[in-house]
Amino acid sequence: MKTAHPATPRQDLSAQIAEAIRDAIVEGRMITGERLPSEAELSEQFGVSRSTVREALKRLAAQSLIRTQRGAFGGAFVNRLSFEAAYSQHITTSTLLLSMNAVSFETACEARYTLERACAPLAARRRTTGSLATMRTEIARQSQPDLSDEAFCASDVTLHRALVDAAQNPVLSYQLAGAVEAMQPLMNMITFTARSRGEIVALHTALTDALEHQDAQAADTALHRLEAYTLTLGRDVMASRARNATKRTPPSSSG
Amino acid sequence: MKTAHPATPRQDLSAQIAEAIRDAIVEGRMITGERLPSEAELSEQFGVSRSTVREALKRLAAQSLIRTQRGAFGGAFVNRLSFEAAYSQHITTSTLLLSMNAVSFETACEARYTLERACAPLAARRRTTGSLATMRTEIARQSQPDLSDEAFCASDVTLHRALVDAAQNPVLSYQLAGAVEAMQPLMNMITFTARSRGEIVALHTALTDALEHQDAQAADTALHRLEAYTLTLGRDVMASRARNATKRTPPSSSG
DNA sequence: CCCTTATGAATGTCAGACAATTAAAGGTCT
DNA sequence: AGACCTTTAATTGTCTGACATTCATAAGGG
Repeated sequence: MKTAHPATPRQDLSAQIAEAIRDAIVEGRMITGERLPSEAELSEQFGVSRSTVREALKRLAAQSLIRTQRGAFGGAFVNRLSFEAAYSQHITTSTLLLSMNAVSFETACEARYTLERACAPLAARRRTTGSLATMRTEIARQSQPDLSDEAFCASDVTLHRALVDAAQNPVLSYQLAGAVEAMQPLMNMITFTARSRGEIVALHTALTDALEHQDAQAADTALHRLEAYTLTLGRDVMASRARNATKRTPPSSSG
Repeated sequence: MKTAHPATPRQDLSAQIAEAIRDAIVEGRMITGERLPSEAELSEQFGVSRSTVREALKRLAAQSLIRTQRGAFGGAFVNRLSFEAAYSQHITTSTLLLSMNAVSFETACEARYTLERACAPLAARRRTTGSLATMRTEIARQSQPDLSDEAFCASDVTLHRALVDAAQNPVLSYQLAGAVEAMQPLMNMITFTARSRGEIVALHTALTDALEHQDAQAADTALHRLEAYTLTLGRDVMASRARNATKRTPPSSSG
C-alpha cells in the first residue's frame, strides 16, 4: 500500500497548482494571450497564500508557459510558445541530457548524423541561395588556419544548422536543433589538426556542392563520410583519455 | 537608447538567481547529486530574501534541474536529468509549439515521417523480437473494429515509438519522441473510416514485415506511403473544416 | 489640444513566523 | 551489544503583512 486515501499531497501545493494551470493551458481551456487571474484572486481560488501561488507561477514561467507583466492591467498571460523559446529550451535539455547520462560519443554522433541525413533530401530539393551562401561562408571561415578549435566547432554547428534549415520545415529545424547543438560540447573536446580540418572542409564542400546541384544522394554520401570521420576523431580522443586515466590512477584491485 | 547603464535589472531577481545557478550546473561547476546551500545560505550569498531564492529554486525545479528534500540534511540537490524527464518535457514543449503556432498539418506530418524514415535503416538492422512483437500487438489492436478513434491514434503512437526504439539509440528516441507524440493531437482530429483503418493497418503490417526481414528499403517505402496516405486524410479534415468555417462566418470584408 | 500629475491595480521584494518533515544523536530496556 | 523509542536540530513548506516598483489610465492645468 503506497497510495494513501485522503488526497495525499505527495507534491507541494505550488507544484499542484502549477499542474492545474498547466493542464488548463495544454488542454486549451486557456488560450494564448489570455490573462490569468491576479495572484490575489488565484490565492483565494486555490485557498493558499500568495507566496504559494507565486511559486507556482514561477514554475510555469520557467517553462515559458506564461509571461508576467507589472503595473496596471499587468498580470500573468498565457504565452505564445515561440519557436525561438522552444529551441533554446530543447537545446538546454539536450545538452544536459548528454552531459549527465554518460552517453557515448558513438551514440550521440550516430543520432546526429542520422537525423541530418533525414533532412538531406528535403534540403537538396528546397535549398535557397541564402542557405548555400551561409554554408560557403562557414567553409571559408573553417579554412582559416589561425581559427581556434572552439571557433571551428561553432562554425561547424552554424553550417549544419544551415543544412537543416535548408529543408524549410520549422518543425524539423526545431527537432534537429537539439541534436546538432547538444553535440557541440562533445565536439569541443576534439583538438583538430590541420589535416583533419582539411578533411572536414572537403566533406563540407562536397555536401554543399551536392545541395547546390540538388543531388540528395551525394549529400547523403557526404554526411555518411562525415559521420565516419567524426567518429574516428572522437574515438581517438576517447582512447587517449582512457590511456591518461589509467596512467594517472594506480592499477586498482577491484575495478 | 533602450539599454540603461547601471547593470539594468531587465529580469526579476529570482530569474537572475535561477540563471546563475543554472549556469553553474550546465557548466559543470555543480555536479549531479551535489547539494546546494540551504535557502537561508543562498539568500545571504545573493543578498536577497528567502522568498526570492525560493522562487528561483522553483524555476529550476520546473526544469528538472534540481530536486528538493525536506527535513534535516535535506535541501536542494542537482538532479540527474533522466531520459524519462527529458522525454516528457520535450513532448510537452513540442505539443504546445504545434498547437500555438499555426503549424500546418503538412509541415508537421512531413517532419514526423522524415524523422521516422531516418530511423528506418537502424531499426531494420537492430530490431529485436520484442520490438516486432510490440508492433504486431498494436496492429492487432488497430484491427478491432470497435476501437475508438482516440484509442486508434494512441495505438498508432505506440507502434511508431516501437519503430523508433527499435533503432536502439536512446538519443534518437528522445529526439523523435517530440515529433511522434506531438502529432497525436493533430491526428486525433481525424475520424477514421473502416476503409482508412484498413489501409493504415496494411501499411503498418508492411512496415513491420520490412523490419522483420531487415529490409531498410521496404521500410522506407512503407513510411513514404504512410506519409502520403496520412496527408490525404489530414487534408480531407482540413478542407471540410474550412468549408464549415466559411459557412458559419459571414463573408468578411477585410479577412 | 497637449503635457503633467495623480491614482489604483498589479507584480516584485522583504521580514518574520510557524508547521511539517526527516536524519541523526542520545537514551532506555532487554 | 543490540533493538527500540525519544529528542533534537536543520531544512523545506506555508502563511501573513508590509512596502517598493511599475505602468495604463484618468484627472487636471496650461
